Amino acid sequence: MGRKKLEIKRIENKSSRQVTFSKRRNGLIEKARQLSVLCDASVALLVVSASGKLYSFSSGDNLVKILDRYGKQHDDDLKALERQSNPLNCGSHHELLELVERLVLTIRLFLSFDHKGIRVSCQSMNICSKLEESNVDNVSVGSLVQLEEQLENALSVTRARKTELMLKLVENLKEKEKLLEEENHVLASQITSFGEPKPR
Amino acid sequence: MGRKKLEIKRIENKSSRQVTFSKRRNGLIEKARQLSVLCDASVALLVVSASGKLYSFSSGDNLVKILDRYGKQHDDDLKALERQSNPLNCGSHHELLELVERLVLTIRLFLSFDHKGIRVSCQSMNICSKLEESNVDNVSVGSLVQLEEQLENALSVTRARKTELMLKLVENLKEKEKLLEEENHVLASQITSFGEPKPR
DNA sequence: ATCTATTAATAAGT
DNA sequence: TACTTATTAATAGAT
Repeated sequence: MGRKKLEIKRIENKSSRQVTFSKRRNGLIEKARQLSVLCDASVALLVVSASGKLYSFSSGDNLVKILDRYGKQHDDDLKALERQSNPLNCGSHHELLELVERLVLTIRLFLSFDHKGIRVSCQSMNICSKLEESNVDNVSVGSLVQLEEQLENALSVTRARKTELMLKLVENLKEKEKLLEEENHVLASQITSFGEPKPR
Repeated sequence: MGRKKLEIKRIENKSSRQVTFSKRRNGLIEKARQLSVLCDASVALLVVSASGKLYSFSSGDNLVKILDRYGKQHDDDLKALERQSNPLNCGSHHELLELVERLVLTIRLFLSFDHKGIRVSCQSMNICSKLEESNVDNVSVGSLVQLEEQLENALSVTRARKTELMLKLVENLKEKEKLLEEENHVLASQITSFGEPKPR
């Protein structure tokens, strides 16, 4: 819809590409707005130019605050944290040593988790580059389908592993928390048996 | 651009609203595609109909990447806001207004995105059951491809959200642990200042 | 930015 | 939902 018909492929001339970008971006955002108004739809649009500038539109009508499972968990965790930071709960010297040991174990666990995280991405990348390197012309459709299946399998395995590791990590952290809480109770009763400590 | 000029306000007639939605939605997605190809831009578009169906387009096959870039822009804006709120170096009044506008858009987008996040999972399930129910022989390859793309988009959104939430949870738990550890150190020094406690 | 010839999108009808 | 067509809207290239 201009003086000439324009083929839909990357515009090589830089300045006309920029001009077209600016014009069509505005047009697109206006169209998005119209659709949301005319048809009562929610529309979110993000445009990032080649130079990295961001332009966006959002009909932003449905402003519903949602506490899903994780959100609620998050709130519970915050409350638990507040309870724990109460200075009345403390731990004994002996159990403090045990705590340190457990914390070291935890750090190791974190490290191994992170390490596995990295391994996971490496594996995906290997498969991806294998996909890119292969000369598509020389590869039968069958082997491409096979490759895709392998990729899919690898992805679901790694996704499942990632979720599994994260869930384990979370469970471990929660258990540790429970132990720490118990620790604190024991310590508190110990202190009580010596009377309330006063600063000198 | 039709037989009559159409005012941009909610179309009251239900069936013409649906027809218009379908036409304009397709048009919008096509325009988004063209912009991304012509101008080498990243474009992400989410449309949710009033009845809750999700349609989306994303260039460069990765909605999550675009959202990441959006997050970066958001960070930059926040930093700019901090700078701006320093009364010593105020930008121009005009610049400030633009920044405020962008921030409002950001907040709206996040809110609507969260809302859509939930809908998206419902939608994924809808698509899955649709896929299972449909007699494959009666479905064109094109619509299956479309279905697959929709599913992929929905999945990447929900996956990204899941990972994000889990990472937040883990971070939260780690922080809580750190605080507990500090608590224990404080307690240990308190006990030490009273000498080694002996069992009664 | 602004202008306009031209193409593209689409509202209403079928 | 799909096609047709009169009409409006978007925009390519020029200024």
